Amino acid sequence: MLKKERHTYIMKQINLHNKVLSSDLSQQLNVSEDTIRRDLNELDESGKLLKVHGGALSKSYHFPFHQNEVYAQEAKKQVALKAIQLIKEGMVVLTGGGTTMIELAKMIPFSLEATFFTISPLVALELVEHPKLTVILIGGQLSKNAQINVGASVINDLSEIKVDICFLGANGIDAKEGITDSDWEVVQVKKAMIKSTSKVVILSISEKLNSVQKMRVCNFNQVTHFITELNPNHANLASFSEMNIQIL
Amino acid sequence: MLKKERHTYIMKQINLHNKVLSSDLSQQLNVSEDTIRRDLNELDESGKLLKVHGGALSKSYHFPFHQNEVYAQEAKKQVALKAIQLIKEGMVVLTGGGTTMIELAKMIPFSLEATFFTISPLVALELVEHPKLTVILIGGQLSKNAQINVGASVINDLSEIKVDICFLGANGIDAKEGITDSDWEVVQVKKAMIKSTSKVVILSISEKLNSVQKMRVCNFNQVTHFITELNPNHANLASFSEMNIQIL
DNA sequence: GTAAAAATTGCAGAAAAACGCAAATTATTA
DNA sequence: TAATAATTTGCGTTTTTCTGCAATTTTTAC
Repeated sequence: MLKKERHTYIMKQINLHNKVLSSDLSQQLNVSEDTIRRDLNELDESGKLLKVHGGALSKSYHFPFHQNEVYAQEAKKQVALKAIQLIKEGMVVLTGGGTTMIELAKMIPFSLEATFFTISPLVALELVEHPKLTVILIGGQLSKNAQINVGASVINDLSEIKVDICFLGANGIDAKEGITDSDWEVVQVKKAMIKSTSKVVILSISEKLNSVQKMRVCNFNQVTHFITELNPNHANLASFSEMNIQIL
Repeated sequence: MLKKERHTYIMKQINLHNKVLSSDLSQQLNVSEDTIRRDLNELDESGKLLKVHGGALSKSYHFPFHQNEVYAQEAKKQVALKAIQLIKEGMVVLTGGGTTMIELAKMIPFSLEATFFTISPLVALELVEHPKLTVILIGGQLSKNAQINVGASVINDLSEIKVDICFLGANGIDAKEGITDSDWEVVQVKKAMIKSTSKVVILSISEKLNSVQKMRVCNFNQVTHFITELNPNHANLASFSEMNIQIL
C-alpha cells in the first residue's frame, strides 16, 4: 500500500469519526506505528488534521476556523494597509475572502462611505457596523475550506453587478503562470469576480510568490494592481516589473 | 479517549451550561478527578475557562465585558435545545437570525447530515465546520441592526426554495396579534420565509410573550410549533393552548 | 472549630513519541 | 539493463508524556 493511499484512508477515517488512533491505523493498514506517526505528522504539517498524543483529530471539530490564529498576520496587515489606500469615497467595491481580506476589512475607516459587495460572511460581519457602508453579501453554498460562498448562484449574481474595484487574495502567484488556486469552485468564483470589475487588485504576502497551484484564475494582463509587503524593487519582484501592473 | 477530546468535551459542556463539576466530568469521561483537574488547569492557563473549587466556569458568562453578552442566554439555550429535537436526519432546514438562532446553531450535533438554508452569516459560520452539513447562505444587503440579509434578492431567492422546517425568532408574540416585528425589511423577509416552508417553528423566550410590535409577520394559524422555556401548562401560555399549535 | 470535600504534590507504571540506524523499496541515471 | 541515489519503512533504545494512586495541604460547609 502506497503512502498516498494511507493518507486518503486516514483522512476518510478522520472525516468519519473525527478521530483516529495510531494503534488502530497501524493494525488496519498493516504498517508499524512509526509509519503511521510519520503519516500523521505530514498531514498535520499540511494542515489537514491535528496530531495529538495517541493519534490525530479532525481540525474543524476541535479548532473552529474563527478562533484560529492568523498565519503571517503582520505581513498581511501591511498588505491590507496598502490596499485600503486604493479605496475612495463613494466607490463600489468587491472583495473575496481569506485572512488577508479580513485584515483589510478591519482597517476600513468608520468614516468611509461606500458600497461593499463580498462573498465572505466574515468580511461582511466585519463591515456591518460601519455606519456609512452598504454591505451586500452575495449568497450561495458556503465552502467548508475557503469560508466563502461559491456555486452557480454566486457566479450568476456576480454577472449582474459592475464594480469599480475588486480585491482578491491569491494562493499561487507566478510571473509566468499568473494567479492560480487549488479549489475548483473558488477558481470559478474568482473568474466571475474579475469579469465584474474594471480594476483587479491582487493581495498576496511574499511567501506565496513563485508558487503555482493546480488551476489558473487569470494571467497578469487581467490584473491592474499587485500588492505585497516587499519593497517594490526587491529582487523577487524583478520578474513582475516589466508588466503593465502597479506594484505596491 | 484522548486528552484533546476531553478538552473539547469540557468546552462543549461549559458553553452549554456555563459550568462544570470535576466530579461529573470524572464520571462522564471515565477518568480520575485528578486527570480532570489537570485538564481544567490547562484550559484555564490557556484562558478558555475559569477554574474554581469543584470545577470550572465559563469565562464569558462571568466576565461578560470581554465578549458581547447574550441577554437571557440560559433561557435561549433551553429554547434552542428543544428546537433541535425537531431536526431529523436528511432534513432541509431554513433558519432566521438572532441570538436564539445562534444558540441553536451551536447545539447542532456534528454527526447530523442535513441541508441548512439561512439568512444569517453568523449562523452560517457556526455551521460551516460541520462535516455532514450543506450550508447555503442566502445573500442580500446585510441589515445593520438585525445582522441578517434582507432585501428583494433575499425574498426572491426564498421564493425559489421549499424546505421541511423553518425556525424563526420572534420579537413580538401575542395570542391575538400573532407574531410581530419592528423592522420593515425584516418583516418582509420573515413573511417570505414562512411561504417557503411546510412547518413554521417560532422560538421565543417567555419575556417576549404578550408583546406587540409595529408590524405583523403572521398570525398563529400559519405557525405549527411554538417553543419557549416555560412549562407548557404555565399560566402565561393559557391563551395559546386552544390553538392548533404544538407548544414545547 | 471540626469534618468532609477538593486540590496539590510526588511518584511510579504504562503508553506513546523521538531518534538513530539498517534493510528494503522506489526512482534516477548512465 | 545495471548501478546508483533517494526515499521509505521497521526495529531497538532512549526520552517524554500521560494517568492513577497515596500522602499532605487547602478550602468549604455545617
